[in-house]
Amino acid sequence: MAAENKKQDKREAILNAAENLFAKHGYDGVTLRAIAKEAGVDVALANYHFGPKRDLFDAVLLRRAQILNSWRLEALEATVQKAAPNPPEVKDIIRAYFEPLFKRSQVQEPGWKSYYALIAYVNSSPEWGGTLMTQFFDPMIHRFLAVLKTALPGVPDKSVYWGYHCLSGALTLAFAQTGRIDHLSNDLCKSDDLPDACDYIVDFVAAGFSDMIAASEKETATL
Amino acid sequence: MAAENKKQDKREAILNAAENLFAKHGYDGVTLRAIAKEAGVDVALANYHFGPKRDLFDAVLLRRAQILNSWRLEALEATVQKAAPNPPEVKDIIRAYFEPLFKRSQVQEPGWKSYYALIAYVNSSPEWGGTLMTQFFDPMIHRFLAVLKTALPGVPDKSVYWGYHCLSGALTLAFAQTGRIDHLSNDLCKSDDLPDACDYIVDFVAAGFSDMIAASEKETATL
DNA sequence: TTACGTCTTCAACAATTGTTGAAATTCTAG
DNA sequence: CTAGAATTTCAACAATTGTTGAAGACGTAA
Repeated sequence: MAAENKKQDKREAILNAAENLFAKHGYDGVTLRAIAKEAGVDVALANYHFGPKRDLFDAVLLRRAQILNSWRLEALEATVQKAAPNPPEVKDIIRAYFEPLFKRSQVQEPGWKSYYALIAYVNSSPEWGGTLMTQFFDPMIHRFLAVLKTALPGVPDKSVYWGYHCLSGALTLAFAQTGRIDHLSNDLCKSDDLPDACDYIVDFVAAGFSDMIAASEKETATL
Repeated sequence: MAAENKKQDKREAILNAAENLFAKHGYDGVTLRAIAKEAGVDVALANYHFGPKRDLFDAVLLRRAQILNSWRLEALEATVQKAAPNPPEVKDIIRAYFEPLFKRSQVQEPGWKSYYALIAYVNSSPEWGGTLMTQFFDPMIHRFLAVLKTALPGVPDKSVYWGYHCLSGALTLAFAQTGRIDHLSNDLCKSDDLPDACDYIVDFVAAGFSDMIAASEKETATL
């Protein structure tokens, strides 16, 4: 019963409940009363701690964003340093971008899984995909793209950005954990086995980027 | 003023308004009153034509689903026949899957763009992604996967399914048209230029699948 | 104990939600 | 034109929404 977490006990419970429900049903699909009920708390308490509903949503997003960014930047810089002074291999860069999301022990908790599903919701939402993702993750992503470009000499920027778009789409759909791939593959693939998904997505995406080198070399040769 | 479309005039207007608003704000983010207002119609009329809100949502999805499936199956079978008796090239199969979505003249209408964004919403939604997509698009997709497997001899099914997951994720994010890639690339890439996006995504995805052949050959060689 | 600031609940608000039955309008066949 | 059916609007419903102010419970330090 050793509980040093008393003061912010219910505050965290609200964040957890909101994270879980927003991820499942989207912003408009969740009521403050549903969140309060799941958190075992009165409705008014959410407003006391976080202000209006929209601010609670932002608070949920923010809570794990910095942790995630630091994990990934850490893995990325380690990859850069290991290969220095040469640029890293494409696949190693992709791995640094994906593995912190799936291969740490913490990220198997349901809290992180809910958070990932929430990111999927935000990233594919026309309302917020353009702005909220930028707000929370852009510095980390720009660093990732910069490193990626060093490993793709001669490849046009436009190809790199659209490649990142594909990467982000594949990752987002995996985050969403809709169970669709399970149906399609007769349960050969499992939506909720994110580490397993990670391996396949890394290979697929790395091949997409690596092929750009061959394509740009062929382009140059014909000139 | 030649208008043979009078009878189902407002009915279609409701579908159009619902399509547009559901795509932008999701199912729970849209009220029947907002739909009615945009359609220039009384609230009760939606219920008269389509029943409860949820049935209207299904009606919107269904309207263009069959058209889309027939376009893509048509392109796919043409590709198969052109290459017969050999299996088609991987890239040609991918093209048959993507181009009907973007390269027809009709699909540049705002109605189709809204519909695509709606599909993106459904496909990445944990609530409906697993079931609704299956309901509307599965036969076409299974045919596509079958053809794809003929072009990927020796590649494990699991790799093919995860490859399709990546393809679907990239497509879904493009559908969503969030404007995120515009921000990231300093407007080098445009979310709403879907035909342009198509070209890049086809190349990227085709490379991901093609690399599976090399990988499986390497695997076999070491045994 | 007392007093005080923080946290939590209670009760209620105005506004909005999906839905419905009846009335009004429009269309269509005879 | 007329009767009847299909379409559309009107008005209203019970339920639920986010939010708020006052009251209560709790912890802490004097």
